[in-house]
Parts: sequence; structure tokens; C-alpha cells
Amino acid sequence: MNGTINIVLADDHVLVRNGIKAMLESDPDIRVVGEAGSGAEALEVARQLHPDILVLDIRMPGMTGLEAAARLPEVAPGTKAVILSMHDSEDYVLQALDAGAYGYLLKDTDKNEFIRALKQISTGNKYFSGSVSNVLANRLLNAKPSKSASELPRDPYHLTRREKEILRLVIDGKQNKQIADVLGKSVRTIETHRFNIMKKLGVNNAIDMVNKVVKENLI
Amino acid sequence: MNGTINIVLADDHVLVRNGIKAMLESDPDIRVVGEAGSGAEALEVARQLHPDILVLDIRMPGMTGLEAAARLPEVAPGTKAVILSMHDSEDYVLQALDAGAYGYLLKDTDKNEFIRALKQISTGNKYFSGSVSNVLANRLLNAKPSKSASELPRDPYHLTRREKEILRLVIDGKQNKQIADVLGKSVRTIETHRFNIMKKLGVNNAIDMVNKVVKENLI
DNA sequence: GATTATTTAAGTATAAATACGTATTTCATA
DNA sequence: TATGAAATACGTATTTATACTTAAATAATC
Repeated sequence: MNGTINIVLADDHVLVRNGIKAMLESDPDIRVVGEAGSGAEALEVARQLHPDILVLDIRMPGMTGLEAAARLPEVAPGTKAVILSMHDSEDYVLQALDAGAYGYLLKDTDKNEFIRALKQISTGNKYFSGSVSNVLANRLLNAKPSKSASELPRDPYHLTRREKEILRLVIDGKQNKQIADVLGKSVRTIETHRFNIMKKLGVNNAIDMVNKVVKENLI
Repeated sequence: MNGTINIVLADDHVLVRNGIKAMLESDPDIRVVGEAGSGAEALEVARQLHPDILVLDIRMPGMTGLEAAARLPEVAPGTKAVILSMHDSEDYVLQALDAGAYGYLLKDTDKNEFIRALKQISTGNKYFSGSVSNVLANRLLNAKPSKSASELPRDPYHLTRREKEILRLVIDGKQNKQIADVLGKSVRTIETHRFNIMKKLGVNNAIDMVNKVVKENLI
């Protein structure tokens, strides 16, 4: 990353801010340039300083961290909000996402992970504590409920393992020569497999093979 | 659930297995009870030992970790699969989810996080490395915005009308002879169009052409 | 009406895929 | 250890696709 990451910390407890500040500034690339004790104050400081990242405790007097995160783009468009919380409550996590937060970290996140998270976020990625990913993953799975079953590779054509492996490479656009090289086999072998695969699938050319595989979600 | 967590490690490199094993067994609650060097072997060992967690490297000879994860319920219903990977590729992460994996950890995950992840997974939660959560979060956010922009066929390659028409037929699995018949043109004409299309798209074979068109939502 | 873009199509080669049949080796498993 | 499935590989032949170049006949547009 290019240069120092400027951070503003918002938490209504000075002690907590000090603790986090000490933790973060042990890394030479991170600098805490401002602090705030409430959501409103956080926005005000962010407007003045335009830090790279605004770390917001979720629970603060007046305006919560979630609210502040949602308003952040109005006052400091380039600044990325990160929510700090004690709980990995599903509600909070999803609200943070909705609020446009770039991260959701638990307060018991250890130092290394915290720093890693901030660095990743400063590059524009999102970072959610691993413990929180549970919420995201479940949400994603429930969003596409019927999929997970039919998303599993089906196998109605009794393709062997090798055949599937080769099929995968074929679909990836590799030609027989390349596949042969990758697998350390002769081109003739690949051709044979390919012939057998097409026979099993009942198709007459490579493109129909690809279409069939994609459509029927084989592999 | 409050006893020892039994783990089976699957990675095709003994060194990697040893490293992870040493790392994990520094925790008194975790025991590595088996190892495997391939996806198939992993399933076999899982069937015999029914561990709490099966840690699968994503890249293994023959059957990938993702495939093995998907098949795991058939051979060891209670065992939870965790994918280990070098990359936080979006594809892999989502595939892992689909495969029913309980976790996706990057290989550079540090010891504490690794152990925390396994403990959380053993209780039935999911755990995705923070760096990976980026993928999940974006997926969740993009789930509904039915991209009005990318829904429309894009045209960054300046394909002519005829070229698109032919491209459509090619993707439909038609071969040049058939296309020529349908359009009442000579096969050479179709070949020329096809050559020009591939040139414009910058691909070297039909399958990559299909892939590109599908992926980039041309046509 | 001149200019430009598109469509059409051929020439000439090479490379690759398709279509089988056949056959050996490997390997899990009965 | 016999058996069958899977993986390996060659032979032979035909068909398609790829890789260019060139160039004419049609549009389209300015």
C-alpha cells in the first residue's frame, strides 16, 4: 500500500480508544489522526480530516456507529467505515453491510488480525471478522435456497474422475496438446478421453459439450 | 462438544501437513487423527475415522478439495469440511460455499486464527477468513442489484451485426457448415467471419470464445 | 459522389478435433 | 487372484477449425 493509513477512532470510552490506538500504532503504517466520543462527533471529525478509515463503535450515545457509517459518504466520501462491536449478532452485521461499512470487527479481534483488516480495507476490500463470516455465509446460502442442492455437481453420465478432470480443462479452453502437457500424458490419450466423454454426453462437438456441461451443471 | 476436536488433514504435500499439524496440536483441544494426500484418500480416511473436521487443500491431484467437500456427506455425514487455499478467488470461495464447506481459510492464516476457526466450526458455525469475507459481502450486496448495465449486451469489441449473428449460432453449437446453410452463404464466408470475430475478441479457439462471450455477457 | 464499413468469398496452409477400433497397463475390490 | 472398470495409448481416416491474405460486391454515411 502506498503510505500511511490515517485512522479516526470513535468510541465513547476513552480507555477503549486508548487501547485500540496503542494497538494500531504499533504498526508503522497506521496512524490515528483523530478521535471522537459519539457518532455525531465522529462525522464532524471525519469531515475535517478525511481519514482513510473511520473506526466506529456500534454502541455510542446519540447516533450509533451504524447510523454514522450510513451518513459518512455525505461528509467524507473517500473515507471507509469500519464497525467495531462486541457481538456477532446477525442483525448488526447485516445492518453494517447495508450501511455501506467496509468492515465489521469484533472487539476481541487480536492485534494482527485487526491490523491486517485495516490494511485490506484501505485498499478498498471489505473485511469481516472470521467469526462474523458465519452470518454472511448463511445469508448467502439462504438467499439462494434451492441452489445448494442443484449446485452440486451432478453425475448422470458416469464420467470417471479422469474424464471430469479433462472435461474441466477442455471447458477452460485448453486444447488437447496443452492438456496432455499438463497431465504428462500423450495427446492420443486425451483424444480418447475426449471421444469417450462426448459419447457419454451424446454431443458431437466441443461447444455443445461445453454448453451441456454448463447448462446441466456437471462438474 | 466440549472435548477434543478430531481433525483429518488432506494436502498433497507432506511438509504442509506437518506444518499445519504442528501448528494445530499446540492446542490441547485439537488432535490430528489422520492425514491424506489426495481428495479421494481424504474421503476414504474420513469414512473410516469420522473426524469432527476434515481440512482440505483446494488443490490436490485427482479430486480437488472442493469436490471432496461436496462428497463428504455421503461418506461421513457428521464431518465438517474446511477448505484451505492460497487464494481468495471469488470463484473458489463461492464454490466452497456451494460444496457445503463450513470454512474457507487462507494458507497464510495465523495460528491463533486457525485454531479459533476450527473451534468455532466444531460447534457448527461457519468460519471464513476475514480476507475472504470481502467476497461474501460483495456477493450479498450484489445479490439483488440486477445490474441494469450488465444486463444489456455489451459491445466493447465492435462486432458487426453479421458477426454477432454468426457468433450466436456458433455459441449455439452450430458448426460452420450448418451456419452457412442456414444463412445461405458459403462456408468460407462463415470462416472469415469467425476468424474476424476471434481476432476482435482476442481468443485462439472456439471454446475460449464461448467462455468470453458468456462471461462478459456479449450478445 | 466519394469515402468508409460491411459482407461476401476465395486461396493456401497448417493444426486440431472427430470417429472408431483396438490393446495394454493399472488398480480397486470382490 | 480373478474380474472388471479405468486410464493409457496407438492406428487410420475424415472432417473442421484456425491462420492469414486478398479482394470483390454491397451497403451506409457524410
